Amino acid sequence: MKGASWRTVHPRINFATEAALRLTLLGGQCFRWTEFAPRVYQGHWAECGATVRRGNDGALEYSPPATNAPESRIAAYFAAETDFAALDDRLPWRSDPVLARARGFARGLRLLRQPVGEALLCYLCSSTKRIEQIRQITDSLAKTLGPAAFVLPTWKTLASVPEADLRALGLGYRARYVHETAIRLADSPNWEPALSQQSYPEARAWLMRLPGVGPKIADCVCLFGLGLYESFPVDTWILQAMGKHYGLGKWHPDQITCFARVHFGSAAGLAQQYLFEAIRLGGLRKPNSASR
DNA sequence: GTCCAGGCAAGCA
DNA sequence: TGCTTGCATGGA
Repeated sequence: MKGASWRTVHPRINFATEAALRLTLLGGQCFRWTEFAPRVYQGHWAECGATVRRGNDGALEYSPPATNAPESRIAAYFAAETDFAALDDRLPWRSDPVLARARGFARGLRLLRQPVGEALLCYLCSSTKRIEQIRQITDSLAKTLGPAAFVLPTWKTLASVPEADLRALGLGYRARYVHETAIRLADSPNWEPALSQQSYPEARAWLMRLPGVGPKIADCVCLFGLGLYESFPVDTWILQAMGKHYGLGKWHPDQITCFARVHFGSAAGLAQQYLFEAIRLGGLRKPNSASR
């Protein structure tokens, strides 16, 4: 990207470190970004595509020639309206040494505001898959069935595609969930705006009535698609973290959800991302217990 | 060959 | 209600 011109996206979208931007885009809250060149990231959402990097002052910058989204759309996707420092301040890291360590590891990470339908589709494809494999599956959905390069197919399109064709794209048993959910959503074209008006419990319950959507996927859609920051998705990594570091080894996921709601409070989703990235990448190991 | 991955739903006691 | 199992596929 030598010689390319770069512009600041929005004064509030700032990353303290390169690692914070990398964790945000490649860490597993979304599956549609790649490191296109060293420290330059290319990603797609809705009909938008953007090439971004972290500027010298930490501000998020985009390359206009390599971006087909208006600045306002990029800003919205990076949740410019959300004050993550204030969210972080609400978390109990001052009295919780595990959270403090996770926060130190993932500090400065932001929660993206993904299109709700895309978050739902991507997480429907996610069960018992590695992050890289989810990226591959969503890529092939866009390439094969999308209306344009890098654009994911609409639910209407997905409803018209035979389940067997979805299986052929590598979705496996998830093909039935995508197919049946697509048929349900294609029937109610206004589900997205309606859902964004709902409270967290209402939205979560509505999502869980869709085929293949359980508590974990519903919570991911609430957190990453609807910006409902009290949502705390409990996946295998979080179960591991809570078992190893909070002494909740035999707890059921629903019980972990209740614990998180009380312990982490209204910004639980941000704590979840700190813990998720830290346990996954080894950031919760105590400094003197790491093998070196 | 074996194990496991950002789960969910159905079957069973 | 709570526990176990099957589900597809690819990578380590």
